[in-house]
Amino acid sequence: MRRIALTPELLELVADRFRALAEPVRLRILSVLRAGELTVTELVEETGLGQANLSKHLQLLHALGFVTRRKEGLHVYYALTDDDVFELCDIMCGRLGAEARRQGRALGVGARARA
Amino acid sequence: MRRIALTPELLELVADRFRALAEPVRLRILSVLRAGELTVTELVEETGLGQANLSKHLQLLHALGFVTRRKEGLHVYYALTDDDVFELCDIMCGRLGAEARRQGRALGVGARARA
DNA sequence: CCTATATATTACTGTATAGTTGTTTAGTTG
DNA sequence: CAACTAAACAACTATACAGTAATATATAGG
Repeated sequence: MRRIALTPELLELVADRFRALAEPVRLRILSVLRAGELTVTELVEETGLGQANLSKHLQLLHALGFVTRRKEGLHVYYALTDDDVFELCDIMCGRLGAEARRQGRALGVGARARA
Repeated sequence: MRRIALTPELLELVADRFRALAEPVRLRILSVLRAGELTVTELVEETGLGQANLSKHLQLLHALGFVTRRKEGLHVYYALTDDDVFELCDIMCGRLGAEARRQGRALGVGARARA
C-alpha cells in the first residue's frame, strides 16, 4: 500500500478534486460522457443544463483532469480522461450500502429492502 | 463490474459524500484518526481546529458514515468507520500523478522531479 | 465582409457553508 | 446541590460557488 505524505498542499489538491465530484450535475456530465465523447451542444441536450453553466462545469472538470478536449471546426468534443471517477463512485456506493446496513442493524431491522 | 443505476437521488447521495471529503481540514481529521480513536479534545490538539468548528465537522463526518462515535463518561471517542477514505485518496493521488505526467508531456518536459 | 453557429467569458444574484463567539447540555466530583 | 469539564448547538460573518443573462470570441459559409 502506498504511503504518500499528507502535506497541507497535497490535502488541498486532493480536496479540490473531491470537490469537483461533489456536485450532482458534474457527476451527471461525467456519467453521460461514459458513452463516448460529446460536443458541448450535445451535452446541453443530454443534461438539460444551460450552455454557460455547462461550459463552466466543463472548464472545471478539464482543469482538474477529469475530461479531455478536442476542437474540431466549430465544435469542441469533451471526453472522459479515464474511468477512475466510476471506481470512486463505486466505492461511495458501496459505502452507501454499508451505511444502510449499519442503520438497519442499529434499528434492529432486517436487510429486507422496500419494494 | 457493478452497474448501479444513476438516479438523480443516488447522484445526490454520492455527491454529498464527495463533498464531505472536499474540505482539507476534514481530510486532515480523518487522517489523524487513522492512528486510532480519539476524543474531541485530543482532536482539537492534533488538528489545531477550534472546538466548535471541529465538532461541526465531526457531526458531518458521522452523519455521512465516515466516523463512528462512542461515548464514555465526559468524553466522546471518534474513530474511522473503515479505510475506504484512504483508498479514495490513493486513487486521487494517482490521478494527480497522471495529471502531472500529462502536463509534462504536453510541455515536452521529461519526468524529472524538482528537488 | 456579413451572418450564423458553437463555445467561452463576464457580471451578477442567491445560497451554502467554514469559522467564530457565546451559550447550552450532559456528565463528573466535591 | 454547586462547581467544573467535555461536547454540542445557535447565531452570526465572510467567502465560495452554482445558476443565469448578456456579451465576447472563434469558425464556417455565403
